[in-house]
Amino acid sequence: MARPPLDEDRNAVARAERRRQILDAAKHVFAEGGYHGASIGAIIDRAAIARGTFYLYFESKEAVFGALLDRAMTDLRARIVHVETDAGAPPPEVQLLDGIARVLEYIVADRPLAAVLLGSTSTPDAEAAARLQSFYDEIRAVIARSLAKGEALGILRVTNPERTAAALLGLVRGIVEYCISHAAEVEGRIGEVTRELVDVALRGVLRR
Amino acid sequence: MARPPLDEDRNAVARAERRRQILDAAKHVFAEGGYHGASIGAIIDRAAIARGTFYLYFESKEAVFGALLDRAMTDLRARIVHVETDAGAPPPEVQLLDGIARVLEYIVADRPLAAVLLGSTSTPDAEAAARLQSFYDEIRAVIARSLAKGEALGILRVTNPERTAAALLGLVRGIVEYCISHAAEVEGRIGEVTRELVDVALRGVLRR
Amino acid sequence: MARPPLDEDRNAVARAERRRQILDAAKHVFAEGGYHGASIGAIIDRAAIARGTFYLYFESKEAVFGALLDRAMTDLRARIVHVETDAGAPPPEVQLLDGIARVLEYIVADRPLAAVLLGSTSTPDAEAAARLQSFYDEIRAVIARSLAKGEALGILRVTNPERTAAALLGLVRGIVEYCISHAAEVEGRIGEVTRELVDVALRGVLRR
Amino acid sequence: MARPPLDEDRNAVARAERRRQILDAAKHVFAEGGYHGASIGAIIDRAAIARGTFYLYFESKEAVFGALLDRAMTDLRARIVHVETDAGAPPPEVQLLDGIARVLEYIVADRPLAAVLLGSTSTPDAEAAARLQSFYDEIRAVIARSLAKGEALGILRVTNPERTAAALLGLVRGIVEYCISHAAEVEGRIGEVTRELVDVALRGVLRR
DNA sequence: AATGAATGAGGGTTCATTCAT
DNA sequence: CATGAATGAACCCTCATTCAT
Repeated sequence: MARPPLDEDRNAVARAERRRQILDAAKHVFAEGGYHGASIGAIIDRAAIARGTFYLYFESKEAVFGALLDRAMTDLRARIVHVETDAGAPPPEVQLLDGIARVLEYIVADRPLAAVLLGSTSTPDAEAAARLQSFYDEIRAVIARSLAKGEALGILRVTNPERTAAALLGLVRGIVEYCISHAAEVEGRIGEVTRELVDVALRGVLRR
Repeated sequence: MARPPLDEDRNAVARAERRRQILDAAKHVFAEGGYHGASIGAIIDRAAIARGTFYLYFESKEAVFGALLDRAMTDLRARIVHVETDAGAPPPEVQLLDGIARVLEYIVADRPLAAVLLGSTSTPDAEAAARLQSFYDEIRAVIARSLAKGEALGILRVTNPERTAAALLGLVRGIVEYCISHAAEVEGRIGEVTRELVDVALRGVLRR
Repeated sequence: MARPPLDEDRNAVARAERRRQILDAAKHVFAEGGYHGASIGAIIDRAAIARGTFYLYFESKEAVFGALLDRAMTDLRARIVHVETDAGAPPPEVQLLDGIARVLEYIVADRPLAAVLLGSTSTPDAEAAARLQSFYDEIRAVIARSLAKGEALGILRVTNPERTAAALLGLVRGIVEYCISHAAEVEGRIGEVTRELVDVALRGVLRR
Repeated sequence: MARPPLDEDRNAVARAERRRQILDAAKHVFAEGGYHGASIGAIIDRAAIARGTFYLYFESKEAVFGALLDRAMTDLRARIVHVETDAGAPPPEVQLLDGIARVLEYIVADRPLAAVLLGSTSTPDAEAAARLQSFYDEIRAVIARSLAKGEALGILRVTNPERTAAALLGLVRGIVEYCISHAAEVEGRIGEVTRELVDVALRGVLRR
């Protein structure tokens, strides 16, 4: 059923490639200075394209920003772990460690992306802000559900899942910020850092 | 020893009052949109003053922003608790609860301020960004020192104080964000929320 | 006929003194930066008076500038020499030397004033510009008349008096500029410089 | 070897043309009002371009002013005559007459330019002021060297070359000012005016 | 008479967006 | 499709002038 590659295909591929190139440039530019601090000029310089070309791929500044967030959120979502408690599944704690390590690795490997995700609280693009907001809400909900499940199974203490989830999400963000600003020290020791952080989350800092 | 109020006094008072009025307007404007998104025009509109008047009180946009951060940091610093472990002092856990509750109360009561403090990671004003950065560093250091002390006293588990401090600071920020976006539900229950959060930090979510 | 000094007198004296003080400050400020480059702020700083006080003495920025020019022009006019050719008068050349030396001394002694007089070609104050223009016209006319008289007496060559006057006025301005920018070297040797310049004007640079 | 005009060529030509158009507009605007009195608004109005367009061609107000001065100085420099005293060269006096006539013609033909050159002694743009200053210094130096050479050859009287050069430069400026403000009368008689002025410079006004 | 806080028009500059080539 | 010159609204800031005290 193979059909010869059409011009259209090649065009589509080239187009997608170009789009990615612009998105990457935009990521770096948004990373320093945030939404308002970024300028189309800086983006096209980095992407080495003409001013007009930018607008062939994105409707506006808001649009690139939105697309950037969407891409990052999609990538991250794919890495978020849903702990399985079925018989035969690995022990929950192991799953958690693996899952969080994967998220941390992804985000720490892409500092500009992390900067965008952590620093984009203030966007004039109401829609993008809402999307980011709802992304975090989503993560929080995942955590809250896991907490509730663990509670039901008698593994976890009884807490207010919503608030505890907020606290734990903040905890992860705190670690991400730390990893990003101490990249050198953390390099290659994400596993260890993850274990520490999961330990704090699970057992707290108090000595038993 | 009462002396009649002098013109100078009244002037100084009026000046300070005016300054506060501008700072408050600026706080709201910076809160939505961040540094770059804020405009002097928006600030003076909110403060109901003329363009030039603004510059009688602040040298520049950077200057208001800096002053805003400074005020907030001073207020917050005054509320940050240094846990005392002297004999006769209240139990550390109580001190901690009180201290954190005081911080939360202050910041949750002032949503715009919280927005500025939480969202100004990326500011073009290098100096202000540095100041905010070092403010967080300072808090992190306070936490790290407390952790180390607790460790030495055998109260706390052995962890990497720096990283754990980063995690705990993030945890607090997570709660602050939650409180701000769920202000209604949290209203008047800061104490309870604080207890939960301290519980998570001290004992983790795992059931013993 | 002496009468006791009245308050009004003292006031009038004080007022005049104050006015002079402002004019002096303005002179320095206008000297660097010209009319547009000068600011009321700079003037009142230099005069150590309040903003409003300035407007008690001068209607506007244009007004100080005009008053400044007027004062300078009056002073200069008083020094401009009209060569006398009556019998019994000193030889014309001596009169010329003395007169020009007096003008040079006055103006070189007051660099800021010279800067204002030489550099104020562009003023938005049409009236002031016209006044300065007509001041130079006046001087040119004095020179032209002297040339014509000298011609008639057979002392001077036959030239177009108007144009030659323009050239000689320029020549003097050239020397003034030189003296001002080489103040140190010229210090106390104005007489010598004057002689040179008069020599050039009278005899040219060509060797006989 | 003719090749079809490329887009690039046309672009470059169009760009240069546009630049010239802005420079000309700027010349007129700077001519009245000087550096400070000129506004970008006035320049773009005169050039009939949009605000932003201006900044595509010049970095700043300072930059246009500098470019304007540079262009004028280059043009003028090309017209400044260096009197040759080699055997076979035309008599020095003839060379001088020709050279000065060329300079006068150029500058009298462009009143706004003359206004800028004569009136920009006090510019806040330190660099532009310095450039203009050093331009005049350069001319003065040329004159001074010529005077020294003439002295050495026994053609000219012994004078202080520096000061005499300053006087002669002023003399020329005086004539330029005269020509500009009496354009009608001088029209087409630059040669005659030049002869007069050279006569005054060489022989003075005194009858032999 | 003297003050200085307040005003707002206007200055220089940037930048998201459009459109003819 | 790609380009980059052109646009003009909007930004931050200055400064001559006014006026209540």
